[in-house]
Amino acid sequence: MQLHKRDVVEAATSLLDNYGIADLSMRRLARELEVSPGALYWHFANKQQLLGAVADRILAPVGTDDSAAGDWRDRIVSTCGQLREALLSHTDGAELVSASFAAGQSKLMSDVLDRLSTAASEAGVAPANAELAARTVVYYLLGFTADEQSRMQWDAAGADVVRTVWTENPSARFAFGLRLLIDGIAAETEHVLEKTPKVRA
Amino acid sequence: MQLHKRDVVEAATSLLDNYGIADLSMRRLARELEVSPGALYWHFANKQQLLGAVADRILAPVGTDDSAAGDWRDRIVSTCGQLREALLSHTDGAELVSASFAAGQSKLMSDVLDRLSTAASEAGVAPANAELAARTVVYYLLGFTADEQSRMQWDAAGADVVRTVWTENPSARFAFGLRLLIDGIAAETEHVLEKTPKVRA
DNA sequence: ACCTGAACACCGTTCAAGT
DNA sequence: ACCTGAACACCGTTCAAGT
Repeated sequence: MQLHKRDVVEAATSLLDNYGIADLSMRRLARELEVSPGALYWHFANKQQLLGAVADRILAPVGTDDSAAGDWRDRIVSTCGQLREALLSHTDGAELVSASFAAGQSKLMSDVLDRLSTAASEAGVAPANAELAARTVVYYLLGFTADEQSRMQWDAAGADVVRTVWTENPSARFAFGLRLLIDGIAAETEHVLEKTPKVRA
Repeated sequence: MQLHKRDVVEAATSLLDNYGIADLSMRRLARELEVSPGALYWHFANKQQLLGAVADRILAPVGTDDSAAGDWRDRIVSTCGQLREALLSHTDGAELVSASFAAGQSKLMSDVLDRLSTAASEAGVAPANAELAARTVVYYLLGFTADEQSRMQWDAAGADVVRTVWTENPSARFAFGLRLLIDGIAAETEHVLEKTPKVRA
């Protein structure tokens, strides 16, 4: 039978889940699908593009529910929560999406960026800075989650030394950093509204 | 003559500067040094460790001058400025340091983290959260700079479409995101001091 | 249109054996 | 102690040729 793009992406995702990003190679994927390596290049221009498709598969659940409701703070929190959850649902998910985002290969990651930008605008951030505020949130989220996930995997593999103050309560820790950014965005708003620097404690 | 660790790191750095991270392979490095690939494994356990040494070479200029002076805001700004400058001074510097940091192979990156943590503590962030605040800054810095640098390189390679609002005035854009984080840290302080949420605009 | 076979030009790492 | 030679087990990508 014919090989379809979506079969390839599905096989790639299960390779990722079962063996991790290091073992997600074009050759191994071809072997799994019982085709020759060259066959994949009929459907995808290169590996980056294929990984981008896997990234978008991982990100599919993001932004499907309530993330359009509430004020700008609620929307940032819920979008980020969904995004983090999606990344944590696949082995090396954060690393893969991070790489695809950096390479400009993930359409859905751009969508997330747009929604965060809108939220930042609504918070009162100047239009020229809204996307940057959104990116700041995304850089944090990807860095934090990739870190968290690699520690989890080390941990599951039985390495000690890793289980410090660091590995416990990752959701609360994640929320703390996100709060920092949200407070920063709110402060930026005040600059604009009050035309004066925020009062120091 | 004998091969020394520091010769290897130096050759690796010049390979990086001239050809980029994709061409920084153990085999190519060995060829450049006119030794067999196996020789490198006498001096370094693996490629990751060697890249960590290159990362620390890149980071050597960070924190050598005035970055211990001033209040906590000044110290964060100057440490981050020096760090970003060091990364931009080498082809793919941000990507390489980012990878080494994630792999826990850069001693100097840990030092930077410590200094940012101290600054955050001084700002009034609770001890348990100070390192996290520092990490948030580092995740932002690495994400932003890697992005900036890859655009610069695309741009220098003659790609258009890249030169949008995005590529202009990167230092001002960097400062904006950093300000967001600093304001967020300051707001966190207020929570602690006033024991009440920050007033909304 | 879609895929195979085979090649090209590489990788990181190990290790017996040499000096 | 330090390095070579050679091997092991892989990579991503291309492309003439087949169906």
